[in-house]
Amino acid sequence: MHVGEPLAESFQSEVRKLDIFSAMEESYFDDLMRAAYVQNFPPHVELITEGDISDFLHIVLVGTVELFSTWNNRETSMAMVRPVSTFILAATIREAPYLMSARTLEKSRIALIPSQDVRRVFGQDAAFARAIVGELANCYRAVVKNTKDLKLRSSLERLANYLLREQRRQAGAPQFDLPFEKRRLASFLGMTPENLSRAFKGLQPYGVVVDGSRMTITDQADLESFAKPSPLIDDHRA
Amino acid sequence: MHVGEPLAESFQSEVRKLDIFSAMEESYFDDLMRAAYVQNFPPHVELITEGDISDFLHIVLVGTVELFSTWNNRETSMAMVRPVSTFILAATIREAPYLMSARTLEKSRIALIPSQDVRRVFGQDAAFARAIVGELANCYRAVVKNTKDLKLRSSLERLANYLLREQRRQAGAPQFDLPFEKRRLASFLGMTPENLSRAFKGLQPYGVVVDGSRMTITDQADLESFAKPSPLIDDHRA
DNA sequence: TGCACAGATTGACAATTATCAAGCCAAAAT
DNA sequence: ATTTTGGCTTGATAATTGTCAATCTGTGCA
Repeated sequence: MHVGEPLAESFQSEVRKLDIFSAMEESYFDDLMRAAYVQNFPPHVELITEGDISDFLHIVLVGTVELFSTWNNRETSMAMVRPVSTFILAATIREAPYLMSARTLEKSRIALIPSQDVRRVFGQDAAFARAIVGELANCYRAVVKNTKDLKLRSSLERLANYLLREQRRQAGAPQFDLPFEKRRLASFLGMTPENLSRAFKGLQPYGVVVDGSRMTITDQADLESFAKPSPLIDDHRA
Repeated sequence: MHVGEPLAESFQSEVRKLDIFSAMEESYFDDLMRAAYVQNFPPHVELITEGDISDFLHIVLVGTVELFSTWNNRETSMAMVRPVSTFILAATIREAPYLMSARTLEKSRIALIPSQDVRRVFGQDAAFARAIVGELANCYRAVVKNTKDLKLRSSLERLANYLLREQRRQAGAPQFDLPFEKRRLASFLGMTPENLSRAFKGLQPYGVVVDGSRMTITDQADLESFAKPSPLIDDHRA
């Protein structure tokens, strides 16, 4: 096991703001933070491997982490995790093997809290327990939405709705940048990079202009009437 | 709101055995059971509609319930719920709108526990809270596995692995029956009924014999070597 | 400056999957 | 017993998506 440094004060306050930690007792929070370590990772480092047993709850402090899965020499991107949020909470709780692998996409700073401490404090602090339940329910709902997206929409529709979500996640302005490579976006959306290229072209008639990773929505209403976004699929808070 | 009958003793003991209720205090369990009602439903009744606000935790006592979702005049089957298990736990916990609709497939007996009671007892009984967390983590992991199945496998591979899972869920014998209509299976597996028909034919060379809903696996090893089942996708306990 | 490399794009083609229109079959209704 | 109904199957065809090979493009590095 690599040894990292203790979690600096500055990050602690960030972590404290997470839904999952915000309501818990000070003393238990300190407890967890004492057990936690922080490590810096270069890009393209595999942090966890699916099938391994969960030993740490991970928190992305800086950078981006990709969750992905493999089967039979195929690989698919399952989610992107951005600061500040946790990942693989479910495996931690269940003491079960990871279902997904994780790798850094850029230089990243990750906090690691030993799973056993999470489970112990879960039993001691009711507010923490409640927060974890809320978080898990949220994660569950996010994956269900993702499944609906995959099964109910064509690739063109998935891309259109992804663009609208990403636009909203950023400022909401008509111009924004894709937050990672197109090949990963393709994999996340369940298509090949070649098809993603064609899908971008297919959205031109609806007012989508692509220049590298720079997106411009020239006709918001037109794109929305094509994409037909639904809060029950695309609203990642509800 | 329809009024049902109180939860009979015989069903209470069944419900008590569910992971989610098995470890909780007697008194709190009784509490929940007093608030619960049971209703019988004919086949093809829509129990809940996506978008509605969650007001009851549902438990299937007898029969089969299909969870499905719709978007833009399309519909897809998300899961089948069989006795004895709960559904829409996450929406209940979050007081959030349902992401899926539910309908009975056959004559079914459903227990309904008011969501507010579930949330109240959740705050009072630590064992119940822990069980709910475990259950949610499980549900989350089930959906992640489903996503991997969808994104990493072709329709033929999905069908092959479904057959192996279903075989195992039943006795494990080389002969078994599909537990619901093929058209629903098709939708659940993310394909059209026509394609499912062809997929069954495509599995003949691997020792799958189909007669109506009766399946016979004549060459277990052959089918498995084609399907390449993985515990990280197909094992619905781990 | 220019080379090397990885990602992105394009075109030609193949595989997969969906759609449409019959027809088939078995269970339910009359 | 006959009719009706709904689900299943089949064939023909179309749409979508994937594969392969080649080219382009920008970035980083020698």
